[in-house]
Amino acid sequence: MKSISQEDYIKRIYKMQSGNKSSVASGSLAIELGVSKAAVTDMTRKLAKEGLINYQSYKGSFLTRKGERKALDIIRRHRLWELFLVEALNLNWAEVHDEAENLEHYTSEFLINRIDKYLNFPEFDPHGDPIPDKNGKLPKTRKRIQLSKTKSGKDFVVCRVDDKNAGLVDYLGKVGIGIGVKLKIIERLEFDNSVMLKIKKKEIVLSEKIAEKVFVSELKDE
Amino acid sequence: MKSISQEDYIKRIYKMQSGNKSSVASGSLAIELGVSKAAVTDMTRKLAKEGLINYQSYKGSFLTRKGERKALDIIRRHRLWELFLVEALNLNWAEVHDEAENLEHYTSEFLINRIDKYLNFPEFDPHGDPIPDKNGKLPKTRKRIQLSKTKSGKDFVVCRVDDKNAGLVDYLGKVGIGIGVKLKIIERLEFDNSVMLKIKKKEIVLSEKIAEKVFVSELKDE
DNA sequence: TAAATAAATTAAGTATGCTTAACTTATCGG
DNA sequence: CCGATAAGTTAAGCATACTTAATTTATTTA
Ligand SMILES: [Mn+2]
Ligand SMILES: [Mn+2]
Ligand SMILES: [Mn+2]
Ligand SMILES: [Mn+2]
Repeated sequence: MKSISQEDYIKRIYKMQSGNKSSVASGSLAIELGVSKAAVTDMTRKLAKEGLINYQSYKGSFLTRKGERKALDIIRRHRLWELFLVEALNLNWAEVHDEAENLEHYTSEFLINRIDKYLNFPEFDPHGDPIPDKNGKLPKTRKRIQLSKTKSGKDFVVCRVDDKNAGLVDYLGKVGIGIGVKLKIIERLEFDNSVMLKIKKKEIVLSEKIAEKVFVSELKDE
Repeated sequence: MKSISQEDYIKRIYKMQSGNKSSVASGSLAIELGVSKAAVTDMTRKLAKEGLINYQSYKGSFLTRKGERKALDIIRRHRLWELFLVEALNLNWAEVHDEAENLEHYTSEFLINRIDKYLNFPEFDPHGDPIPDKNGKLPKTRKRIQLSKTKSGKDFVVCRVDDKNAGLVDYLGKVGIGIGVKLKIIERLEFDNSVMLKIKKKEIVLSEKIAEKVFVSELKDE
């Protein structure tokens, strides 16, 4: 008895609570999912009854162990599909998100493990997000910061790009930014908080708006 | 506003009416889909309202042009997925049917066309069934007969195997029967209607039950 | 701290896609 | 051609997942 809606609620709660450990308010969950608050009240009660979340009236929700495991499972499917579509069918990373959003709900354990194997058990999806393994374990990630918060003069490698906006991904591709790309920060401009950086001899400037969507980790000894 | 149920009804009606041109009775549709007759009455009314089928009380249903086009579209998705899973992920043809049964409903026009292109616009799926192209056109097929109805002494090529039973597919694989395999009929045994045939020097006997699941077309000049 | 406001829940209702049971229509055998 | 039986429809009801409007609870803020 699985339900797409339930899976989407669980996944959303996972994403909203990861980082800040607090519980997720019904109102914000409603906004994120694009449904009414009444719908959220209904569904959270059901999820609580199934032991997937803890929920108390007027106090919001947070995942139980079981719920978190389930969330990781759906995220695993999503990210493996994304990478598979990029690797096997050559879709570009802006195109895969929406497809994966549907496929994630209709993929058997068997099939997703075959995809995992085909990809040689990858640790990161095309956007740089970590892929849980078949036991729900996430790979270790190095510390990541937004490009907009880096210090001048240091070297970094791009390890994640926010996947919400297809246009953004296109633009970054054009200026040479993608997962694994190395770059050096030349300076941050006080004036508009934009960032000037160098990729393979080429200097480019990114606005704060864009720079905060790109996550990098510092290259220590190189 | 698409619905999996509607798609499954349409596909089923298509399959039931192809061959015999008559209309599909609600009762048999109910049995095939595993739902009650009342459910069929409900749904056929809806489908008729949407112009996908012609339906009259107590007279059964048949697809309109529009409905047929839609059926071919779903079948296209199904068969392309099957072939893709076999080609790209090396699943065997017994394993792909159930996966495709779900994926067919959640694949965008864009994605299925990419899969089509990846496979180089194939005409037949792993079971030998024809794949409609993006305009809903089916490839030409040569005349096919059941192995159980062949004449002794003639040469044939296997062009289709009924995909309903995974065990069957396994068995056929073991004795060397698959799409495109050439064989010669040695004789049909009156006693139990079984068929003795030769594949690459090896002689095997198939029971009538199995032989009627294997479709072949005659090899004329070779 | 009490009224104002924001947040959440309850209540009532909708659409889809099913179920079983009762009833109606069609068909077939004598 | 009529009655038995088979086939199909109608009626009532259930579960899921939503909606809007009214009401309740919680949090601000004056
Ligand atoms: Mn989804
Ligand atoms: Mn991603
Ligand atoms: Mn299906
Ligand atoms: Mn097939």
